[in-house]
Parts: sequence; C-alpha cells; structure tokens
Amino acid sequence: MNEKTRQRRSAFDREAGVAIAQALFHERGYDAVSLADLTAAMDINPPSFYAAYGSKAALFERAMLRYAHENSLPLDELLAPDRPPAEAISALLLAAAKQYGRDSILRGCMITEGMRANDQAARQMAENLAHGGIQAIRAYLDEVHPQDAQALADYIAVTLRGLSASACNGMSSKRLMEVAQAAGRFIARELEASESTAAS
Amino acid sequence: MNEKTRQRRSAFDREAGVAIAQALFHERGYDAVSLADLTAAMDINPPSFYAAYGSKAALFERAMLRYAHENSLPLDELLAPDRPPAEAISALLLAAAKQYGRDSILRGCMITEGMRANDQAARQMAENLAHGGIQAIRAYLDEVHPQDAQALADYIAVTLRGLSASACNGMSSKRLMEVAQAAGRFIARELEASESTAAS
DNA sequence: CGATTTATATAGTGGTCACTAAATAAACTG
DNA sequence: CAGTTTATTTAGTGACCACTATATAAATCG
Repeated sequence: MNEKTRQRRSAFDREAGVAIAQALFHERGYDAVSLADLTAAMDINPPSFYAAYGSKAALFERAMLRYAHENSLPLDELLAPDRPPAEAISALLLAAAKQYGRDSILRGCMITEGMRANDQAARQMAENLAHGGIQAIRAYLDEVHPQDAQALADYIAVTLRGLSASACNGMSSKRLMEVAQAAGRFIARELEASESTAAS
Repeated sequence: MNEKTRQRRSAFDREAGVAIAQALFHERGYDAVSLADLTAAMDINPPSFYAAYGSKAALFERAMLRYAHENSLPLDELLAPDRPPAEAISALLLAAAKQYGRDSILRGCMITEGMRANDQAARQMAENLAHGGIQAIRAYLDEVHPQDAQALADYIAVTLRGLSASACNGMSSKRLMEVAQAAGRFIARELEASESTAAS
C-alpha cells in the first residue's frame, strides 16, 4: 500500500537558520549543541544542513559573525577619540556588563565563551574574532594613553572575560554592572595618577 | 593452540590514578577527557576504573579535591587578619596570577574552569567548590571592610575568573601578574578612599 | 513544455561516548 | 591449604556523534 508519493518542502530560510544556530550556540556553547539539536531547531534534515552550511564549525563561524554584527559593543562610539578616556573606558565596561547580563538565557559574550570550546577549529575562529575586538581597544589606548596601553588593554581584556564568565554562571546583571563600574572607576583613578605623574 | 592462561596484574594505585586524572582534567577540561583517555593514561581497563571510582564525574570530583588540597591558594595566610587588607588582597590576586600562569600545560584554575563544563554534574561540583573559596574571601571582607564587602568580593571573583580564562588562552605569566598587580593597586586605592570617607 | 539545477527526503555510515556482564586470576582470611 | 573476596580480564552494550550516498521532488531556465 501507500506506495511512494514522497513529498518535499521548499527550501528553508538559511539566514533564519543562522539566527537559530546563533541562539543555540550562545546559550549552550559550541560543543554542547549537536547536529541533531540544530537540525531539529531548524526543522530540516542533515543533508539540507550540509548543503546550506558545509559543516557545524562553518555555521558556528557564521553565527558568531552574525552575533558580532548584531550585538558587538559599538566600540567606535564608546571609544570616540574626543571623549575623556576614563569616561570612554568606563562606558565600555558598563556596556559590556549590561549586555552580558541582559538576557536570562543568552548569558555572557558568545565570542569570548567560544574561545573555551573544546573543538579546536571553533576555538580558533572565536579567538580570531575576539582578537579583533581587543586590537580595537589596544589601538584606542595607543592613541589616548600610549605609556602603558598594553597593561591597560590586558586589564580590560581580563575584566571583560571575568564579566562574561561570571554572567554565564549566574551573576546578576546588577552585580555585573557594579563590578564594571568599580573597574571603570579604578581605571579613571589610574589615568589621573599617571597623567599627574607625566605632568610633574 | 595457545589455550587460555589469561594473566592478571595486581591492583593499580588508585591514588596515583586520581593524580593522573587531575592532570588530564586540568589540562583539557572535564568534557574533553574521555574514559578511554583516562584508562589509557592509568593503563587499566574500564571495569577497573569503575570499580575504583564509580563514574567519570565522581573521579572528577576527587581530582578537584586533590587539586584544591595541593594547589589552592593559602587563603588563611594570604588573608591573615593582622595584615593590611590592601596588601592581603593584592597578595591574593598576585598569587593567583602566578599560579594560573606557572605551568605551560596546566593553565588557569582547574575548579574555576570546571564551572564551565558542559556536563551538569561536573559543573555543579566545581561550582560548589568554587563557592567555598569565594565565601572565604567574602568572610574576610566582612571583617576588614564590611561597608561594601559584597562589591569587593564580586570584583575579586570577576578578576580571578578573568585571570584564569586568560591564562587558559595563553596570556603570559608576566602579563597575568601585571594585571593582578594593577587590580591590587586599584583595590588599595579604593580602600584608602573609603577609609578617608568614613573618617570624614 | 522539457532539461537542468538545486535542495529536499530517506536511510544510513563508521566512530566515539560512558559504561557493564561474565569469567577468572590474585589477594586475603580462616 | 581451602574458601571468600576483590579487582582484574575480555568483550561487549546501546546511545549518540558529525556527516553522507542515493533518490527524487521542486524551482529555474532555455
């Protein structure tokens, strides 16, 4: 009975699939999201997945790029050259803390946390993307505070990583923001101190 | 031919097995170490593993406890009540940075990084252990700086997490220590500031 | 409309995962 | 030395992993 008549849907929306993958990867991390999870969430079969994206890692990269385009901190605005550096850096840290703790499911920074994936290819992609962000901060500091741009950039990078990881383990938005504000205040004091040192 | 004569070795050293597991879990993280990795490193078969440890997660807990016993920061000494708090906290951060970057293979804090495991049971065990450390710092701050012990404890916790994660992604010991020293300096200034505020 | 291309559907692949049943050798106990 | 316990051995388990060979339906295009 019921001989053949195999049916077929039209092509699925591949950009929508990237958005779905972005949410899953952000929520659970690269390794904890399986192909079966992805194809189920997109309501497609594995061959459609591979025809569209090539591999799980390639889709992860597209998802991170989409995340960066949609959610990355507006470094250009935050770190505007005409702003007082202390204010700019404080604003950056606070904006990060706000974003990392905003959503109850999508915690922390998807790219920062991607750097701790077990899969080597996925980790490398995240590291490359994160490097760009750190470089932008470093370039800004080279302009506004060249005497110890590296140390400040490292301090900011470590603080951002700590904020992201803490957000992932449930630290509340309020507490994240308080830590960010404290760090911003500390940097402001440090800039003041080295300004007056330089002026003496 | 060669009928039977199955041989058997004596029991393996279970404590040595915990040490081997500790190194593997610290190096790669809980999820990235397989049963096969563990049994191969210990040179035993899976049934010996389960007879000795019960499960992979249970061994992870024993390995973390061993790590804590062997490597955990001597909070009692670092945070001695008769020490100036600013000095004690700076010493704590610097000691952490030193330890996280000391070994080229065993990077960061095994327990802190365990909190990001994909396996729920392993993550919970790490969170419970980490909570103890944070609580010790919090109790110390309640004694020496009760007016904002929570904010300071959060700042320290976030900084420690950032240092650990950064160590895992290759930040050099030198840079980790510079960040820790900067954070310690910032906290010293903050304590000074709030002391003088309180005195006014 | 007919030919070609594209992306779907079914139904798998081999590999690895944590874990175990059954048999038996060593160690322990009387 | 005999009986019991303990921990080893071999040889698997089913579940899940990322990924794919083959067939065919829809979309595209002359």
